[in-house]
Amino acid sequence: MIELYNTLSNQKERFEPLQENKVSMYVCGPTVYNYIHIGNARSTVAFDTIRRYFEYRGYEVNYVSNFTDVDDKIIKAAEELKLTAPEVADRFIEAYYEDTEALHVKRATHAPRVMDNIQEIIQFIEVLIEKGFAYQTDGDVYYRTRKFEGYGKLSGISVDDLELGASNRLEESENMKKEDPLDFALWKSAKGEEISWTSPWGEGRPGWHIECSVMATKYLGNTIDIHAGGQDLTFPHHENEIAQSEAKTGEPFAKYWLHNGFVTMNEEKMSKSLGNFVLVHDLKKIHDPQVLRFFLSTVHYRHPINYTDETIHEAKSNLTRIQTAYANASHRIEQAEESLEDDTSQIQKWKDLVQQFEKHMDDDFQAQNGITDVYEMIRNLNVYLEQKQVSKKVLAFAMKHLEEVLAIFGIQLDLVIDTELLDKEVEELIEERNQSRKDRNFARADEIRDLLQEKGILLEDTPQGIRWKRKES
RNA sequence: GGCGGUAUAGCCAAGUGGUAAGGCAGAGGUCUGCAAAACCUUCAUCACCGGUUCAAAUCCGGUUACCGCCUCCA
Repeated sequence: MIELYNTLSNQKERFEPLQENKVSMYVCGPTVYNYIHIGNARSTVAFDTIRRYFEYRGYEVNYVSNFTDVDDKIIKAAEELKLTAPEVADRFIEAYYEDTEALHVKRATHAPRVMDNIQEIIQFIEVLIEKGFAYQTDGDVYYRTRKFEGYGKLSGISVDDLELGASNRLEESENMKKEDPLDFALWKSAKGEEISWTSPWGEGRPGWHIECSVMATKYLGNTIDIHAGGQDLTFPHHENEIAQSEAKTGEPFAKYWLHNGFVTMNEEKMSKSLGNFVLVHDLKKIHDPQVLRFFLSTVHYRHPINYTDETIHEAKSNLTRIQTAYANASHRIEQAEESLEDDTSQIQKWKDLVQQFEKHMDDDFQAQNGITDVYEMIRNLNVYLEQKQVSKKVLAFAMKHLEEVLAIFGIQLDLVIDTELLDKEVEELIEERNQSRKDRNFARADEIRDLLQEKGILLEDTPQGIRWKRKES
């Protein structure tokens, strides 16, 4: 049984899908006007992990994540880059996939773009106008916020509080001819040469909030299981999505709302507007993307995570520890006995550890506890490997479960096994070094080790033989 | 001002009534020709004040500090 924290109720709830063994999930995707930063990556990674865990648990996940490719910032970027808006979008969607694939994020089942859904958006807005939830003035269409009774139920903000906060925006809104400062744009009339589409209200383009309502309901139906995104989207974006969708369909929009915490840098929120962001595009040149992914898994998805040299270094050390244990096991399994007497108790130990892991992950995806369970698995494995005799059966069982569990966090363990590394020349050198060591000619042995290191191969002598790995660049 | 979140060792982070998991870093040790890896040992009384209780990091009251949202933002 999986429990998850629902922003809508502000408490942990038991997960009960609309359809048995199926999960429909909508995650707000990026506005594609730049490379993604580590904060964007966190959101993507957090919900990818949750998706993978559902799949690990046997659910079939219909995962939809959009690209916002119509937006002021894209238009602005297009001017600066001397490209058209669609060209900017194409470019950064491609970059998005490059970055997220480096982080082993699975592609969404559907990744719709706003530009491909303009007609659906127009139809959606027409229904809202018919129902009295929207009105047009001078080619703009606004949502009548006060008309929707449940407004504020997600963020816990009351309309009256909003009014106070909005008072300083009153002047601006009067110019925009809104009925009420709280109303938000569904359709914006075209100004000048920016990209636009023909609508019943004249040339224009959709507002930001409407697209997610349209694409979520289009691909997943009127009610979806899980809607997710960053904490900063709770208000107004998700609040507005609820208002739009529920006004149109008369049905609940999403059963569970999940929001991830921020990545901070020097304890401060990292964002494009603050300019203190670190791009994945640049970061992956410095750090192994697997380390970045692992780092993002070390803190609960709802809590803030602080990016510092030290925390990255910790993630790296820990991941290396896991990878080394796995590599040692895989190296050792070839010469292992088929089975041994204590196999049953060893395997039982692994079953217990896996069960404990699942218990932690079932509890609102507490990855930080799940990873602690992984450390226990690793120590267990290392202790087992100290034995003179090991069993193929136990090692295979252990490796299989390690692979499965780490895959949930987007960590692919078999990447560390690099058999291609050994060509004939290298093998001969290793053989010569072995002989030198036997002859106690350590000078030559060390010389060969240095030589191989220059070729990018690290040799390590273990009681069970030699282990090699690629030297880090 | 309104809403929400956090405060546990140098760092990351568990733990919701019974005398503080785990990891990184540090110290000592075992193994080893050396190196690496691994294993073992070691390292905190839980922001502050007051209360409840046989017993509190955990419950109640208060204080302080930090962060986020309320405007585009993962």
